[in-house]
Amino acid sequence: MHGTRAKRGDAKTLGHENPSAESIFKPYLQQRPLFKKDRDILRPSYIPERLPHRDMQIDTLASILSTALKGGRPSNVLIFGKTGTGKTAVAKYLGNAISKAAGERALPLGVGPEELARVHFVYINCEVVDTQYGVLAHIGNRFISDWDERIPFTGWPTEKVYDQLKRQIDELGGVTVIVLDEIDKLVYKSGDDVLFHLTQINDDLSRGALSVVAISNDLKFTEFLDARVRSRLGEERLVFPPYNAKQLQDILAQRAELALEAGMYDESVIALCAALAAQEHGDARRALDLLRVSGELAERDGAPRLTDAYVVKAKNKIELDCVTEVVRTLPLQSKIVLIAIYASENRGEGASTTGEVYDAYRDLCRRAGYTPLTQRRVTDFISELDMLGIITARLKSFGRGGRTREISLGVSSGELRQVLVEDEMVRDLVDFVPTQQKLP
DNA sequence: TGTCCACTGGAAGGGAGGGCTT
DNA sequence: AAGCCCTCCCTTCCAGTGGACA
Repeated sequence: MHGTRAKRGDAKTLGHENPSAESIFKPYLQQRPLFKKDRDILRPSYIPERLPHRDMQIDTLASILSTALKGGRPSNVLIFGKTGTGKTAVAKYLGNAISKAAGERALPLGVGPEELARVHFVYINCEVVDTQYGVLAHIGNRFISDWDERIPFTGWPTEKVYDQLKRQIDELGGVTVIVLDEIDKLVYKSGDDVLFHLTQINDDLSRGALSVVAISNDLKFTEFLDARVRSRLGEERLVFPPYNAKQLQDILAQRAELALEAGMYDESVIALCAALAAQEHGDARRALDLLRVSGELAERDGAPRLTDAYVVKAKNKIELDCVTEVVRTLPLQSKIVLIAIYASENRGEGASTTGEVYDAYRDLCRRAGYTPLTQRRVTDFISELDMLGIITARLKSFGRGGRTREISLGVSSGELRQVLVEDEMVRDLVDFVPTQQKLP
């Protein structure tokens, strides 16, 4: 591959002239492809025609939702399971299936008693849409094609959005199934008002009905729900256990067969991806990412086939990319807090306390001409950085010395520095050494 | 056993910005 | 234009906390 690329500047291209547009891509196009056309098959968001090792969960959920096809309201369902255990895939898979089944039955027959068998499916990821208003508006807008009639993303009183939603569900008739993925994020951020509304909406509907399928990877979030909401929402419960290495291997083998050219990858690659993902609580998402990224790395290298070595490279790349992306997208103030922690660590003083980090942060703000935020706000940034895994903040009591958090970097300071200097807003602060004495 | 320290983290509320209604 | 509602970001206030120390 590298040899081929070296030939780009041949006799036709004079000396240091850039190669022609065609010749830049030629070596890549001549390569024997590793991926078949649709490489998205290896993305966790792809829903295959068959979901291995989830038959029991599919059967259970299908039996609950099938009530909708008979014109009844299915029970609300609570689904629990760790990341990458197939919760979202199963919900979407059945959502597509039920919409299709309902469409096939209801459409040719038109209006009539069969109207009851209409099923409408809405999927919402509550990490993206995380406010009460947002969820209600999102559901309402799902059925409005005319842009002018859409519910604005802000501006209306929530009650009005709720009334509009009720009207729409009634006008549509049939059963509307709403999947609220990562529901715990919504509850922790905005409370359970929206669940209260959605689970009691059937009392106010005359023609339509609504069922909620709530998905969470946090078993404890129900403790934060009002007792009425908890009982209405948890009419049925379903748990998705983690996949073991063998099951992950089956999932990967199925996807590899669809996405990769036969004979272009070692069989051991599948086993290795599965084993690495199994170590992390059987996360299929992680396993698929590993396989896809190793394939992409091998392709970029022009390797004759995908081998275990690329899986190891992919593992490191994914870990690094994850940190890079998170740090890059941090808000400015959060980045300055992170630089304050980085600076303390670089001074070789080991872990620092909240007070020390705040002093360094204020110092950095003064230096850069930014107005520093209060310590209370900075405490929140520290918690967020800890949650993202960029730093480690352990609560520790020093007796009379008070109680505070001991803060240290959770990622390599070299890699962190690389990402931070990319941002011109904070570039000059990265190597700044804050004063060590306490500020007034 | 009570005191004290340096916070933590919840609650309440201000204000800016976006948008709708009258 | 004025009034209202919503979200987001932030400040202010303050009760609560764990453990060393007197």
